[in-house]
Amino acid sequence: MDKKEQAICDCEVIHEDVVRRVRGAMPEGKDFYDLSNLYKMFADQTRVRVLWALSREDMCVCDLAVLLGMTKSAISHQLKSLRLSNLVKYDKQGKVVYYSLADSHVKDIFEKGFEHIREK
Amino acid sequence: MDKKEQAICDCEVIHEDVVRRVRGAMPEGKDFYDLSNLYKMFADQTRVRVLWALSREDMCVCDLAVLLGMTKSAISHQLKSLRLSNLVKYDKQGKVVYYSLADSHVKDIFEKGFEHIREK
DNA sequence: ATAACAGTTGAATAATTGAGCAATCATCAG
DNA sequence: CTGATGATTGCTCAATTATTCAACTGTTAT
Repeated sequence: MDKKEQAICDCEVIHEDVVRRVRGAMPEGKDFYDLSNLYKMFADQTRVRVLWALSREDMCVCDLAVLLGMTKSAISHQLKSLRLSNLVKYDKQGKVVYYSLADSHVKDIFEKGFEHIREK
Repeated sequence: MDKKEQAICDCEVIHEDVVRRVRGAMPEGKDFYDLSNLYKMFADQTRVRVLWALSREDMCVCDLAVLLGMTKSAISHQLKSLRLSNLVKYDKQGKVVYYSLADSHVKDIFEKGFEHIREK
């Protein structure tokens, strides 16, 4: 353990070997950035409801707004975030925009989440 | 589709049947609340790094602080959130508190997350 | 008892974020 | 073209949140 690390934190390194091993296996910063951004999309009740609804059926913005009892504006804002995260895709047909899940991982992630909350 | 729902949102219902089916299958509010709270724990770079580190080895607060280049205080605050969400458990041995993952689901959730971000 | 250290906590601050309003865009019907 | 409707966007407000600082607890060693 070098001096630099001790300077960063206000404590002595207790288990240098552990820190070294874990650091050696640590993914690069970008992975954690992407990962936390992915989970941010699931970290809001509105978005998680939208994603869940779309995991059942494709829906338009208006359907989602009625289903969740919110304004189209609020739903549209969240759909934009979900689009930018590549979690949903859309299909414009005339005036109506149909949204659907972009990725099969979304259902997997739901599954693991529900497993966790149901167990406790 | 009854009048109440149209009052809530500023739009006509376009696909009553879709809304009715999805609503019929929708989990109760508490599930979405719990689910989004679970994912909130993964939705921050510091917490996701902590969880990832603990998925490799049990570590004390000081080790984590050095590993992540942050103060013990910041780490401790985040560990408290993770404790309250039942994602980590701790084991105090003298002055040192060792943290470890409380739940095997955490690793599963990581796995799905990494699958997603690596594919795009 | 005192000092040193690991960790926790509460308050304060700064930054982020979600929702609604109002304005706007896009498409379709008359 | 004009009006109506679905959707998007920019803005503001309120609420939440991550970090830091300082004070504090608890444990160990002298």
